[in-house]
Amino acid sequence: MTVMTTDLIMHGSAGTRVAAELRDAILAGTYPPGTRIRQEDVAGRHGASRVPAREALRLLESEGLVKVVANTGAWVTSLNLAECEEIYQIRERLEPLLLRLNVPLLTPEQIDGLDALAHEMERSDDVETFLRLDREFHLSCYTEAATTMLHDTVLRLWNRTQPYRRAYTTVFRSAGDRSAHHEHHLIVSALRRGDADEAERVLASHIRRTRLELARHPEIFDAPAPQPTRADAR
Amino acid sequence: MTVMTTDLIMHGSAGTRVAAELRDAILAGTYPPGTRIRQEDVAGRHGASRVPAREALRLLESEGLVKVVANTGAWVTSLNLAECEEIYQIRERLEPLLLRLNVPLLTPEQIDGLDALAHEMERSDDVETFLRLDREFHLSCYTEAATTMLHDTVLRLWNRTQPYRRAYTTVFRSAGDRSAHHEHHLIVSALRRGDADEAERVLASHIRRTRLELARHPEIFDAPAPQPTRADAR
DNA sequence: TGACGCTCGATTGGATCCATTGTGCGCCAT
DNA sequence: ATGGCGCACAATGGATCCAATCGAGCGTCA
Repeated sequence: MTVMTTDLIMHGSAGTRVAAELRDAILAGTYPPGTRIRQEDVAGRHGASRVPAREALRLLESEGLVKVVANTGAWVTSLNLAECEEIYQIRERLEPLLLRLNVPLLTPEQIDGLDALAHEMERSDDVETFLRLDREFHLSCYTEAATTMLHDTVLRLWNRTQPYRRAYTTVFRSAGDRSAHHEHHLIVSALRRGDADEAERVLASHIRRTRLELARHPEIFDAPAPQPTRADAR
Repeated sequence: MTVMTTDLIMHGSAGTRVAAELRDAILAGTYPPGTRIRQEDVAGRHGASRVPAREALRLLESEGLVKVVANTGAWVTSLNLAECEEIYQIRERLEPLLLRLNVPLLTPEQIDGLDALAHEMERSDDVETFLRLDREFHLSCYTEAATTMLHDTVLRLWNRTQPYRRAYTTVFRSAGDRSAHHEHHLIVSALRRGDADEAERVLASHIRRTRLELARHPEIFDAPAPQPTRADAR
């Protein structure tokens, strides 16, 4: 089946494309943590052979989204509470730095956009919308500085915790939300004033507070899928 | 040529093994930044076909050690001064955290080992020995805490700057060395007292000082290899 | 009846072959 | 002589085929 749909200019190998699509699917929640991923499925679903499929799995493994066991198979990575807290600790150190580097570069228009996102987030009651807006709010703060590696690192951290952010947001509603919304506005305010120190402080405690709240809900990490052995992945 | 030397128990796919060997070669300076890496060479040199070779290149790309251009080839990543400074800024935030997490877990014996390393480093006058000891000193501080992701992230950052640490150490001798040695002993001292705050502070300024010194030697980053196009890599 | 071992099936890993693409050299025209 | 065009070669990307390996289920024996 050598289809090779030329509906779009190929810019990068198929493995990269498959990895991107699979990444999106994992982040969207299509494959929850613990799900088995077979190479042939991936290949078939994305119109490629098993070679780029395997390449994609290896790439996602190096991003931490997938765990590949030799001669056995690939599974969507699960995190336990400790690992998730570790990620939040890393974010607590890195994102304030990234934000600081962006403070002098953000335009008033961009800050208005952030403000709008913060308000839209307050009005949203749908979980998926909230997740999307929250992610967009934070990552939009980081777009201006030419810090490729820092940006990529932070993005990977966000991606790894995505399923648990979803679970957390679903289970635990509206109690800490007010604090989060308040902090978002404090960040916008600090950005407006160009106060990098304050922006750093607020963002650090924002992330820290979320980590502490996560720690109070360990049930989120109780293995949802019974870590299937081999014959499954529907 | 299906050799498949069974001289060692295969624990993980060949792609992973090839990646590890190639990584070591790059870190050892065998392939300086800008060097073209052909899949067939890698395959031949490591007793595998081009499939695992390509897999290895993709893995190293995701670690930032190699840049793969679609349909064109792979090159060892070069850094400019700004990118190198970015890495040091990230390290300045992450390594103090990692050190802090290890402070309560390091045994007196391990700290003695660190002290020995620091002294050995002072006596060494060979560049390669210094590089090895310095790397070992710092990374040995991080072995106890069960923080996989943080540890991996830091390791990747060290790897990416390795060629430039080498160049820096070669070009710029013994002026900042005294400060570095002093700081190493201050770290050991803080570890002995279990003073996490002080250890963090010293390590942060240690990394920061190195970054500032790097910035005073931009000539290190003047493209050494003339970024060869396609036919080379000997 | 339960535990151990063996065989078979399903799935991954790797090698080879073919398609695709980018580069460089040479030729032709100005 | 020089600049632009085109063809040929070399290296990458992908598909298919074969080998290797793990797991599950069955059968046997204690």
